[in-house]
Amino acid sequence: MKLKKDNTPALEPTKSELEILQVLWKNGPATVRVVNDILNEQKRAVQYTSTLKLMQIMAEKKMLERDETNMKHVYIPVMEEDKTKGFLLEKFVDSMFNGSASNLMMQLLGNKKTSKKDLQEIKDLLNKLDKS
Amino acid sequence: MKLKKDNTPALEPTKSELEILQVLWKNGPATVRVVNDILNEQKRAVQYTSTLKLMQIMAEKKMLERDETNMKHVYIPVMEEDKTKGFLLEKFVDSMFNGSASNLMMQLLGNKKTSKKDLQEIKDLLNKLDKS
DNA sequence: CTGTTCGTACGAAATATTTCCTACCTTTAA
DNA sequence: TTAAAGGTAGGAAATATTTCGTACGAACAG
Repeated sequence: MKLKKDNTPALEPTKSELEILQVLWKNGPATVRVVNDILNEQKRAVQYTSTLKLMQIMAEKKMLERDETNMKHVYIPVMEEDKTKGFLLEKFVDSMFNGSASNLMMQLLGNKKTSKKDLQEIKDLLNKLDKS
Repeated sequence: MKLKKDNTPALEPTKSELEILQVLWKNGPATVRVVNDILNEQKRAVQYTSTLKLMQIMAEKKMLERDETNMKHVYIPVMEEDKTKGFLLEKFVDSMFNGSASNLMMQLLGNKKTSKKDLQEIKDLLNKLDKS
């Protein structure tokens, strides 16, 4: 991914970059060591230097900010969770469901993995939206 | 992407492969020429042989089936639209929204691009589901 | 026939992404 | 004070994906 001309962070993380962002969004700013440990626990085997390299690249791209005060650099997510997820969701809906959220919903409804609890929560959300 | 040992089609199309699948799902079996023309109209500039190559690869991977009866080969999608979209949606929800459809919905609700019409359609869908 | 158009096959290059080796520095425990 | 553990930097290799040039055969118009 090329660097952008302006100073805004790129908004299209790759798969691996997204994994790292998720860790940082969930746990807050962290060192490479912490992120790498979590990835290995929760995702897949990966060498420390691989994670390091990726996070360095992400810092170059302005996806992450780096605090070099201490030897153990601390990486901070620059891309906002909501904004990024919203953007990626929009892209996903556009490419997969012709831009229609209700088409996506129909797919969810036909998906056994979507639990009744999920559906109830969704109804509640929509009702709440009505009242406000 | 490696070939799978069994005879089932791979279920994880790349970005470009997905574009081609979308065209075939929408328009039905088609020649490379037709697919390429549609891509160029609706998506982006791409050479004929690029599309050809990709569709050949997809046929190798069993994502597409090829009718070679005529010189102009006709490609037929093997991967089913609903199944594939459902699978990709599930993966997306897992990686982005912790597997929770209602989390995804909340993101949609906060997204200005999701129109009121969409939301109304979603409510209608859910109501219909209740009654049945 | 003959050239032009349109088709497939296939290799290779270009690009994007991911992974890890090696070098070298700092900290820490003995 | 020294060895081991744990950091960062950077280059290079490995993989995955995408793109296209070239070769060559079939169809078709003239």
